Amino acid sequence: MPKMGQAAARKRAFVEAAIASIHKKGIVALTMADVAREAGVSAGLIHHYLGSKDQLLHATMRHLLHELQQILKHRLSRAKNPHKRLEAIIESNFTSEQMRPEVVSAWLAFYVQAQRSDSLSHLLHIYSRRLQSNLTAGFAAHDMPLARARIAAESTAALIDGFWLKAVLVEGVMNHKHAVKVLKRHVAQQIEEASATGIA
Amino acid sequence: MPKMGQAAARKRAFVEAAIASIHKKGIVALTMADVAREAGVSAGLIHHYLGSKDQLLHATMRHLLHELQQILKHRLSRAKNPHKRLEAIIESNFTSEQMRPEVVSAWLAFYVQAQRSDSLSHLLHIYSRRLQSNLTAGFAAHDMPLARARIAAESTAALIDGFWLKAVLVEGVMNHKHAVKVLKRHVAQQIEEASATGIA
Amino acid sequence: MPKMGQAAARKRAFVEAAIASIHKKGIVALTMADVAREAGVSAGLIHHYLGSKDQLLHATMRHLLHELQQILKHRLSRAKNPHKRLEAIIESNFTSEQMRPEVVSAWLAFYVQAQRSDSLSHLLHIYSRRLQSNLTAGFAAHDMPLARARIAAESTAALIDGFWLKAVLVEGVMNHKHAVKVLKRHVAQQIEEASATGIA
Amino acid sequence: MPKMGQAAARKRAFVEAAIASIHKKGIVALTMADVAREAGVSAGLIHHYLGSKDQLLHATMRHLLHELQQILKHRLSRAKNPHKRLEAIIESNFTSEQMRPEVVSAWLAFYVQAQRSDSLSHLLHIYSRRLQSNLTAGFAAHDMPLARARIAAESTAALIDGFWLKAVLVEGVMNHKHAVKVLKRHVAQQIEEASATGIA
DNA sequence: AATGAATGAGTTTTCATTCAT
DNA sequence: GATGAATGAAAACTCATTCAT
Repeated sequence: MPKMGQAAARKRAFVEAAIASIHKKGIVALTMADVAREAGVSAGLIHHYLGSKDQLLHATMRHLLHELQQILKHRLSRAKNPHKRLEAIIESNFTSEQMRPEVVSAWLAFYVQAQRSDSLSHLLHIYSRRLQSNLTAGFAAHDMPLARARIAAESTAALIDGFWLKAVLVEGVMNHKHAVKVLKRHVAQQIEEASATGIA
Repeated sequence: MPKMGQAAARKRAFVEAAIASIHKKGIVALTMADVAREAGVSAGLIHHYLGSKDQLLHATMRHLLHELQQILKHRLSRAKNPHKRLEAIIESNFTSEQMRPEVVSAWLAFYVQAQRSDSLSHLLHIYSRRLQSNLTAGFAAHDMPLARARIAAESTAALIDGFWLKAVLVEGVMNHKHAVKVLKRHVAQQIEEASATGIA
Repeated sequence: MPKMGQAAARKRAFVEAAIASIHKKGIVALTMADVAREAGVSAGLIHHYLGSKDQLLHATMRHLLHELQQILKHRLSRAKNPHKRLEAIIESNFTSEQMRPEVVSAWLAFYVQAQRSDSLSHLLHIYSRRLQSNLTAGFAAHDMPLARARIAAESTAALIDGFWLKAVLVEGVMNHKHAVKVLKRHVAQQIEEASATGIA
Repeated sequence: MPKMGQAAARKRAFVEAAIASIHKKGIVALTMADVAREAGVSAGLIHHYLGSKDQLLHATMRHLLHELQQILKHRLSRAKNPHKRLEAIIESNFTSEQMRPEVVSAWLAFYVQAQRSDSLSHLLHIYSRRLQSNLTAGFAAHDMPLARARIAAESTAALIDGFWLKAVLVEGVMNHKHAVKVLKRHVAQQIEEASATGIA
């Protein structure tokens, strides 16, 4: 148990060093030596714990997804009503943790890697579907027809990704709070318009 | 001119080989030998024309942006009214050329590279600002207050990127026509709502 | 064609460098850098031509077997009668080329490697069976019953290997000519005794 | 003594683990971790008892030689007459212990290592000379002239090695009993022929 | 005594780049 | 202009060995 804990803590530290290194050098130029330096250990040690560069990167990507899921889970559990749940989903994607430049860089790297790894792309699919169904459920709970809820969910998901991508590319320019505000307005707009259409 | 034309044609061919190779192997694993094989020439020749791997990648990224700008310019010039101009902007981003898997992969690689290259990130900024101002102008022409037009432009740009990113990650799932339809509806919604609010 | 010849000559040179290096450092400690130094080229070049250390060693082992087979073939083609053929087989195994210390060391390395490689052990089996059948045929041609010829062949083959192994281990002590002499006597003895027994 | 006994037992266990590991992975690829795993201990412990990989291998080789010498000594002490002594020498080399695949692999590794280690090659020389003189004495006791006895001893030793080598290379094919039978016949043949020649 | 964490030197391998032809 | 041979620097990875616990 203490050993196990030790090993897990080490892996975690290496994963965080990987995230920091990806931000500093980019995945393309990233070397194990970079990560080792960042973690303050010898390069061999990372191999000892993670096996290979590939496995380190996989662990890193899984870590990103896991963190996001934890935040989402936590915020959803505290949301009192459907509308709050929709807002919780939005906020989870723009947490200060999620918007840390290192994390943002790592996610982009994740997307690049996912294109070459079935297991990563699979994880991404699962996450994507879950987000879509969470959003759809949130909209559907507002007396919105399912088809309409699906489209609203789809555009909301796309907006989340779009704002996030802008944050990646135009670092510093994007204001998380602004993004969240626009997104919440979009959600409200979808709901209002649906109910308006419904009445008419 | 004939020599120049020859050289330009060569460079162009190498850039296209680079795009294809990025799709096949990913930027992370991409080698000059891959590109050379794809182009059917020796690796040395690419150096002869492009100078270095870095320069080849830069040329490739500039090519992507240039192509998109050409399409946009062409479609905008044919759009008869402000609304058509907004639709032209949307359509330009989901051309069958833009949605070619190779091109999509290359754009993602572009984004990754841009984070490490001032010149690339500068190009991206310029393009982003131009897109934003084009969209804003389109909305403003619909009797929308400037502030409102800016927000509509911003969310529209984010939706474009968001749908595009989904296309990258969930290859095959995203239907270009569907994306275009949802985007056009979004644009219409923004305009309608603005006029409704304006009256009230 | 000239390219092909060049490449073949290079490979050949690297194989010979490998043989020399095995003698100098032993297979256990052998590095690609050793072989490269011996060949007077960079380590990368050997990879360029041979692909990997493993493939270099395989090529080396195949070379050894091929050389021996060539010598054997040549000498057998010149042997006028069954007895000469038996002697040719013996002599082929103790050629000055075969007894070069480098070659001897490489053969021992071959034996060690063969235990871990199906393809090498397969080559060795084939060679071993061919030797056995050649010897058996040689003895059978002396009016020896087949069963007897087989045993004579077997002990002759074992003697060849035994003398060769002594040469490996007690380098310098073994005199090739002496080995050949004893072996020829052994062959003669087998034939005589068989005919004696046959008469009795 | 009890501590000494403990330490000795440990070393012995590690030597046996080394023999087993050499068979499983080959000397070329053998690592201390392999041996440690085989012995069910940590790699550090082997260093603690043996000092280094080199010393472990040396101890292993000495062990092989020692075992063979013990068997030989034991069997010779039970042999009642010169002829039985010759047979005892032969049998000692084809004991079921000596023919265990692990032991056979280890001997071949021994031969390879001996080429690079003066102390190992020295041990081998001593053993080889002792075998030769034992065999010579055995033949000489049959009223054979010394020169003749030496040649008979030499060929007998070579046959032993040759059959053993076949066992190494064509694992499973060689039948120990058959080898012993052929060897005994060879010995008998040498003696008979010498006496026949002597009389004539 | 025993472990396993940690290192650093060394090994294979890869690749952008150069250069003679 | 075009090739591909050749290099050298740097990468991932391995492993014997050390050492704190």
